Amino acid sequence: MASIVDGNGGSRLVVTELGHVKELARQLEVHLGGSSPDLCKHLASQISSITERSISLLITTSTLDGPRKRSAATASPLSDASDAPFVKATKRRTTMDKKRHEVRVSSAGDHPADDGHSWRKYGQKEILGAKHPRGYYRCRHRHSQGCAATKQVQRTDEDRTFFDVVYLGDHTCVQRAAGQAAADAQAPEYKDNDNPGTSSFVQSLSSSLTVKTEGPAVQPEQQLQGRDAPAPFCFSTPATASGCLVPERSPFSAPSTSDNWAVFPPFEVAGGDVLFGFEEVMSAIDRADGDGFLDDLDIDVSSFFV
DNA sequence: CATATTTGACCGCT
DNA sequence: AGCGGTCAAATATG
Repeated sequence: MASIVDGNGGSRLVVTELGHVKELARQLEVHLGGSSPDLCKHLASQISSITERSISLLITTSTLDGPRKRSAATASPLSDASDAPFVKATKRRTTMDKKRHEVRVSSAGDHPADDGHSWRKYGQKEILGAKHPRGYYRCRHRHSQGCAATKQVQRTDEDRTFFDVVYLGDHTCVQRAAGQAAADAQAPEYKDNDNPGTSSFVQSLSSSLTVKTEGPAVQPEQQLQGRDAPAPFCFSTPATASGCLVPERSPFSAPSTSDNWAVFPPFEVAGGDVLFGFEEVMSAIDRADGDGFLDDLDIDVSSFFV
């Protein structure tokens, strides 16, 4: 019953677009150290334009439909089984006023890769009708800083290599987690707690991205064990994010099926302070849920990529 | 020994 | 009443 579900259509579209952005970023990363600065430039500008388009989308959808749009027409129950976009949903705040977003991530190991925050497991439960138990985690700074953020991790039924991760609530902690320290070194002035403020949206994007690649790129296990590891974050490509958009026709969508992954070290673009932090992105998108997304989110697109 | 995880009990919501 | 979420004692790990 508690159907997990959709935020508004605009958010979904944007999520999909962000997937493209991510993929482009992946490519950019691959070429970054390489020999073709022009290609990098090209990629960066594509990223920029998709981003811009996403924002237009948000503008459009948020003015056209109200908060209430169901995406029934676009998302068939069947289609989301294996081809789901990496983000399943943002949900309108429930009675409990915790923000919630659900993410599908992958890992070769037993848990999803580090998402940049430090969590402590406090429970595990068998869930009715699910093949795998759900693990409950809370922010490690709960006591020291009263941070109420929580997450739930559950292996998907269909594919053992995927996990559904549900983030509940915002981090109010000032965290000095791994990837952070690195980021701090380069951008000492921003503070990272995820102040839902929004123009800091971009700047606070700090955790690095890790996307699994077919090859023997990383041993997730290794990343997991060190909490001083650079906080890679792993999630699937929206390869066949059917439903909202038609990724196939995008020149940017990589030749990917959900098998196509790549690894991101902390990702930095020319300006020096642009990084993708998935959680922050989602958090911002979550704000799109319902009304006044734009009031809330004033991103200067040009600041994304210098 | 300190800290993290496991696991059954407990509790509140539907 | 049943389920999902949390607590906390027991246990594991370094």
